[in-house]
Amino acid sequence: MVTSVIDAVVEDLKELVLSRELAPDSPLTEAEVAARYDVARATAKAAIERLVAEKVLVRRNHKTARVVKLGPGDVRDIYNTRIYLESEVLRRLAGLGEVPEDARAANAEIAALWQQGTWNIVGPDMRFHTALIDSLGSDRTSSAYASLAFEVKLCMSQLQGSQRLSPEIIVAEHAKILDLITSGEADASAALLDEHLSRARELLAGALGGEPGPAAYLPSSALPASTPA
Amino acid sequence: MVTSVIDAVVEDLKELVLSRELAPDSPLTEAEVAARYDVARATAKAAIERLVAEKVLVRRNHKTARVVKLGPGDVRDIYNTRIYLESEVLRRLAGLGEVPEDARAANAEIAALWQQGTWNIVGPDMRFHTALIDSLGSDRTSSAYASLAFEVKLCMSQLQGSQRLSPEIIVAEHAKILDLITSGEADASAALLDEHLSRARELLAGALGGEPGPAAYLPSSALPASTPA
DNA sequence: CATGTAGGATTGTCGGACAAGTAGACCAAG
DNA sequence: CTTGGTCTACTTGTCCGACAATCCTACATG
Repeated sequence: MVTSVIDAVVEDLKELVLSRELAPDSPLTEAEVAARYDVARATAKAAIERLVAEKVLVRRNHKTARVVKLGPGDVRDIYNTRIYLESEVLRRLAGLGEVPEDARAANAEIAALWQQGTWNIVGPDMRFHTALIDSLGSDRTSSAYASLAFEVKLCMSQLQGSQRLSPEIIVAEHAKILDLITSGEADASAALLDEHLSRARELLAGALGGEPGPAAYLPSSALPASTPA
Repeated sequence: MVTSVIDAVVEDLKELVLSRELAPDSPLTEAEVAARYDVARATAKAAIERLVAEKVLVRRNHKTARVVKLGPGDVRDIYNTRIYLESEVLRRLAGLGEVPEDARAANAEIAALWQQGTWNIVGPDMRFHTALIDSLGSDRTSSAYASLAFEVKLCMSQLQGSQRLSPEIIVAEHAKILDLITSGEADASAALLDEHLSRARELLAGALGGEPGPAAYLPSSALPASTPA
């Protein structure tokens, strides 16, 4: 993969955002990026525009780009979208009764890390879910999920200090989901996934300042404004 | 919405692609775009890059961009992804028992056009489906669907002459889907949608040179290569 | 205190320039 | 005549410098 200069800058800036060296909501001017990497402003501009397209940065007309800052509403939206996509994929996989080897491997990896006492299992956890999606073999479904995946990582990175779910529970639920798929129980697997992700969603959203709330599956805007006058 | 020069160029090029004034697979150089709209090459470059990101054009390193040409495989992938997303959304809507007014309106519009003898109902048809998605109120779900929507329009545009489904049938199925949602029958509505879109998928894929095939819900690559050694 | 305005900072777009890479034409050898 | 390698034209990737349009802030003014 021969990466152009712009690609390299984009990749590095993504890293900086994920590692929080660039704090959420901090400004990032074109000149700044150009200076940091010693590239032309046009190049920096292109990099910033790509990051805006990928929702790593946000920017309005003529305004300086800022590192995206996810609020409780964003987290809920991201996780709900995950739920919609993954639920249906699980149903389809259950119809086939097959489960990708990669998913099992990723879950085993989580278990191994847990036994070592590690709590940071973001990588293997995402691999588990991504493996399920990818096993359908639909490029567009995978890429839709991929764009969500980065935002999920962002969520995680933006609340390092907070409490997390125990890997123990996660591993068990993942295993149960795989079982339900292989035994063809579409509805049950989708329901369990929903529960699995909803719990994570509320934990994350709560940690970002939102009310725990009664497990709202739909954001309030879901109901067509029912208070006209 | 104050559109920048780049935005304007992007929009116009999209139109040209949809209207087939730019044929599928035809090359489009930066200099060409710059000359056509009398803008700097850097501007043309940015426009092309955005169209590549939106999958309107395709390009490899150092190669001239070309208008995307969708094959049967692409069409199936696009429609399968639609099915995955919309199925789950329908289930959720059925859980609420509510149907957006916009969807009813769009379907009525199709019916009206049909009574006028018109066969081109692409616009209202897409509105129907988009209204359902949007009624969930999830920005990310909507935007995932939106990026698919353009490709769907592209499919349609790339096979003008071919036969189409009768609007009469489409209206009836849409209506039935709405009924199933309001009566809370999640599985039934999802199943009908699946049938609805699968039929369109095979019609389109077939018209683009693919075998009709036994309604393959998954591309062959779905099954993890099971012939190791 | 409200309001308007001048200034600086930043982005949007332009024009030209050059190196690097690709693809196809052309020529040479078997 | 086919095969193979080289060369050239075209296109893209990146840079530099420049200017107008726009936005934000701070300050001056009534």
